[in-house]
Amino acid sequence: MAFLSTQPYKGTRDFFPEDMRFREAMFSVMHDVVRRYGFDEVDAPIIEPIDIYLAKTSEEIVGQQIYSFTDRGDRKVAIRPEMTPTVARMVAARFHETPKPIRWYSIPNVWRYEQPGKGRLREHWQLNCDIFGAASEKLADLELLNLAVDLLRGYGANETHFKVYLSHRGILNGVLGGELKLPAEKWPAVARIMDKRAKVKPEAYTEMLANEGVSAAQSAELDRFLNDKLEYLKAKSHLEGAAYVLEMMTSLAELGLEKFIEYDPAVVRGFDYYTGLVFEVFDTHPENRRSLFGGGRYNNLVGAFGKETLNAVGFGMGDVTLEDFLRTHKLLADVPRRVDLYIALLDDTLATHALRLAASLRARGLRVESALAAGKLGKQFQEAEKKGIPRVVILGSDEAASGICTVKTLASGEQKKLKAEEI
RNA sequence: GCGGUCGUAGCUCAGCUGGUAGAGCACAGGUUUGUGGCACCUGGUGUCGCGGGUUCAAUCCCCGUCGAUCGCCCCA
Repeated sequence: MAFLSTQPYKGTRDFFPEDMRFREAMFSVMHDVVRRYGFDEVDAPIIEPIDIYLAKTSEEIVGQQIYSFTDRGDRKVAIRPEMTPTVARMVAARFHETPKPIRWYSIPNVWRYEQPGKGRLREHWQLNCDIFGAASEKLADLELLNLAVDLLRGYGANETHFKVYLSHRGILNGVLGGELKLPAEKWPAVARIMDKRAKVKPEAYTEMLANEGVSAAQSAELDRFLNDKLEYLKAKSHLEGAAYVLEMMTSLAELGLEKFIEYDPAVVRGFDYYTGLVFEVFDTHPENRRSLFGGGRYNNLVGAFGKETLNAVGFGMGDVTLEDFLRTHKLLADVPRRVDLYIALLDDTLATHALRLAASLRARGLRVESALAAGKLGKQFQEAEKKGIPRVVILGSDEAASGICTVKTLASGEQKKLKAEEI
């Protein structure tokens, strides 16, 4: 009979103790920083009716990347590919009783059926931060951007490690539809080509545009849009979002965030539900120049649940790309195991005595691992050493009789005679 | 989804154009019974990813498949 494989399912990870310690260290920074902004944590089931993704999540995710099935009650359900629709559902459910603005965060695992690669797996954990129902959308956007920056700063990152690029959904649409007068069905293809502009040769770029039926004049206008950046917006103040971006940049400068955040006309974001601000955070490291995370404003999602509408802005940050970022820049190292004491057992007759001692030490908050079999002292020192435990309590008949323990610090070899309550 | 590379002991790997496999580390026990890290001795190891094919004979060659990884597509 063939044995079962010990490998986890394709595109997923097992979290062994050292992995969990690293993950918990990563998450604990998230909890700390986000709570400093007054956010409350929420969670929800991993399965949702598939309907909540059909309307607003992007076509590709729903069509090809969603894990879905029909349950025994003939309901079409999906494993969540993202958290935002779920949070919107929860907000809609408590719409009236929750004071606005609502600041909620969560760290759910989300699933997408895609080809695993660097920075992308089928299951990952994603910090989601959202602000709902702010009277001033601009202030909410500012606060959320500030939070995004502070999160990475919480790991010790600075402006040399990452950059935030922002734009507004209306601007690109206005340029493609209004200025270039391109039919809407061409927009996605053109946006995709724009995204490649920095990666391919100029000739290849113009050729790709020409293939989509973009004329030389249109292409030149697109170049002005992409090159002139803020100057272009000043000249085209009638564009939806142009004034917004200009004001945002001024406010961000006043907050001292200008070295972290820039306007980038090419920021698109795939989700269909974005209605205003869109932004993306990039790693600046030449070997890891990828998008770390992103988000934006989605004002119509809560309304999809039939209650009143509520404006919203949020982002999602995945643990896989974050870990790559932190390791690339050496911002977070492996976390060592932490147990304070090892209680060596020399004689089986002292076993309950040792367990009692362990219990009293634990009651005082110490982390204690007790030997579960009597053995030679040397072996037990080795065992403590391998387990990364710094001190060993030696408990033999002498100590049991006198009530005084010998405590050895392994690194120095130093030994002390201590009463139990002095350990 | 498409292409490149890879898959040998628990881990890192070696295996010279095919003759049924090795090293280091790790692990367990011991070097005589209350003091470790060094050293020495001993010991398990492997369906050579999986399934076919060619051959007298396959870890090695061919095909398929699963997985990892890199690039592309897609996407964030």
